[in-house]
Amino acid sequence: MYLCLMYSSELIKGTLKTIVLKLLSDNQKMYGYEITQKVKELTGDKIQITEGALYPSLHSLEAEGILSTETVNIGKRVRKYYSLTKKGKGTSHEKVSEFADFMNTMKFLLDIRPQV
Amino acid sequence: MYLCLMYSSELIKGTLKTIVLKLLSDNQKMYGYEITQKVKELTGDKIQITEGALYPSLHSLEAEGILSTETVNIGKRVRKYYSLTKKGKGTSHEKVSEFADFMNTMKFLLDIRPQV
DNA sequence: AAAGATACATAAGTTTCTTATGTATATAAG
DNA sequence: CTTATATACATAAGAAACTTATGTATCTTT
Repeated sequence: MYLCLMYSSELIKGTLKTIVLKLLSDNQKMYGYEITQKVKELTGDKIQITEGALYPSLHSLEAEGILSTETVNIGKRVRKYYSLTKKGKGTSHEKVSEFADFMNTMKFLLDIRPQV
Repeated sequence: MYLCLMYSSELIKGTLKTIVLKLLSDNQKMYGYEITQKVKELTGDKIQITEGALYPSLHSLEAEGILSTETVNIGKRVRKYYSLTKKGKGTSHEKVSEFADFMNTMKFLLDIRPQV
């Protein structure tokens, strides 16, 4: 069986928002750094979300009205919690369902072996 | 159960080369247009590879030594067949295996429901 | 005191795709 | 017969999403 340390970056492209929305639908509220660590932990380091990818993505989801934010002071440091809006909960389910459907299609496509 | 007509374009990003390499590992040789039609057919129009994406991708795979080409004249028209080189056969298996591994990881990641 | 972890942010550059355009032949429809 | 659609290639401009690099600042461990 095949095992790799980390996936090639093209593979992960397009899945970032789905992952973030799913985590937020399971955890009510999370902050950016927490999301990066959670994904690293849950995937055994196979998927590592970089901050340069995550923060702009969170900002755009907020601008779309999918996420709302709450800023909390931790000592002298600021922590920005994100949570799904009502609209965001719908978007989250749609994205996860779409990805599940996509995985079925890809599984079918990559399993076929006609001529050879 | 969720069903969609076509996947959002971000989702498909990064999977094009994997799909092409898998088709070529099952069919020995195919030409560009044939690949677009085959994918459309096999996925019930859910994945539609555009020629603007496919041809540059085929060219770069050829430049990397993963594909080799053979030009055939069909009447007055030209058809360019692509097939996997020896190196390409290895790459094809790797890409498909990597994607299968990635799907397992994503399935796990998107199924988790702890706190809620 | 320094190194590493926590925590945010942005900007330049790259890759990969979409959309548009171009060329040309073959076939089906009106 | 001529127009639309399908076949078959190709490239180029622009958009989107990421990587890599950089910046700021605090907290904790060594």
